[in-house]
Amino acid sequence: MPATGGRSLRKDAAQNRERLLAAAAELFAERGLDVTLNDIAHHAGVGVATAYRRFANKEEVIDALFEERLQAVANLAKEALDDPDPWHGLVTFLERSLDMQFGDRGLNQIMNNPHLGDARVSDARDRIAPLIEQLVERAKRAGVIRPDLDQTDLIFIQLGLSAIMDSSRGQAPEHYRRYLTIFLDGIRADRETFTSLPVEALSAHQTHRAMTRARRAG
Amino acid sequence: MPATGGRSLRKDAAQNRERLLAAAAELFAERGLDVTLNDIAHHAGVGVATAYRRFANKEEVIDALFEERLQAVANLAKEALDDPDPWHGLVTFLERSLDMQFGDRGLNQIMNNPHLGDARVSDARDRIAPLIEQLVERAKRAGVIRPDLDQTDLIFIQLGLSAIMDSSRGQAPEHYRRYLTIFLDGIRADRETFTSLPVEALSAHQTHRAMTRARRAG
DNA sequence: ACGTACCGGATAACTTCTATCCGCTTACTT
DNA sequence: AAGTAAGCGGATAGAAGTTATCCGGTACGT
Repeated sequence: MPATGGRSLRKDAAQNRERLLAAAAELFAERGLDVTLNDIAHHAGVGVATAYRRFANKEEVIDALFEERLQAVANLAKEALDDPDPWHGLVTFLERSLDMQFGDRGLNQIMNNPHLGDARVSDARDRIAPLIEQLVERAKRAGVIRPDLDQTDLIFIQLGLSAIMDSSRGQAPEHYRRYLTIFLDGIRADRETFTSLPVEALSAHQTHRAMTRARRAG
Repeated sequence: MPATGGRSLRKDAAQNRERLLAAAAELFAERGLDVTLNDIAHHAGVGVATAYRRFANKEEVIDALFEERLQAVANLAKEALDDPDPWHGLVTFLERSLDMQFGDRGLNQIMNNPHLGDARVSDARDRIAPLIEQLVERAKRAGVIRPDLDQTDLIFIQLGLSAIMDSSRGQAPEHYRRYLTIFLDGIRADRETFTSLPVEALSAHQTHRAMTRARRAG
């Protein structure tokens, strides 16, 4: 039985738990979520059994680590909504949330693949979507972005930028910003003619399905 | 020893070879390149040993299948260069090459990950890059795209769109076209103000390195 | 009709990841 | 200071997936 909630741990045990979480954070950020609990244990300098004694499986570690991270993303969205300038708010949110994802390969993966992580993480993720919706709607009403943009589009754009980010991370960390900028120029309303979007946006439900089955076979 | 070149096969053997290639094409297109040679054999309705008798390993199958596919992409680029309108040429190339990639998950992967496939496939891929460079340069000289766009940018854009494509394939095949359109609006020159791109483009060499190590850990 | 080129698919040999067992050590209590 | 429960390490069993070969049998081709 893992020490999920319950009673307090012995001093050394508590310290090892912290070490494990720190090691997991590092490894997830560097290598992504598909590291092993055994990897984490070694990186933490503790035995494998210790890892399994504290966490039933990798999901539990992910859960412990990423709930707050996702909450941080949600807070970014909230702050962006407080920005009096709808365009600036939207841009700032995208820049900051992608910045967070850039530094953390694991966060990147968990943002883009809803069947990773546990219920609490999943809930945190679901709290973000409506905020993004509001950001987009507000910008549309203010007439600063193209009217045919849908809220679901942002999610796919993030996915695409994540892929780019992941590929160029080793070469030039900030490189993905070029494409964020190009994309933003593509949705800004200050031009004479838009090319009309050739297909309909996906519904929220379809989007969810798309993101769920994404990356199933890489 | 695999029957790479050499002498002619017996009738049934030759037929099985064709069956294997057809099965591989189907599976690669549907499921991507990480199917097993055993999978391919079963899908072709032949024994596993037959597959290994005809092809030393999966690479050889990929090689046999994708060289011509990549040549087809190269031909698209050539046709696009023949288009008298530089903008229309560029757009048409992107639309068509992404269309090809859409129908074929394996092609998608091989376009975006240069360490897949063998020398000949790699050569074919290297033939495409200069053509894209020409397309971009020509459009820039004609003043139809933003001047700060680099040829290497196209490759990353394709990568991003591929990721999007892959996620929404099951829900709405043509959905990625939204983002292609938005991106194209982002690089079109017919507007008053561009947001200047915040970072430099990658060199050809850096780009190659980025694409080579892409997808190493999912 | 005969030899040999070819076939099927069970299975050995790996690799990778998950999770547990068990003998030994350390922290806490009285 | 000693007893005891909590904790530790890491070898290793077990599950899953992939690669590649062996060998008894089949059927092509002359």
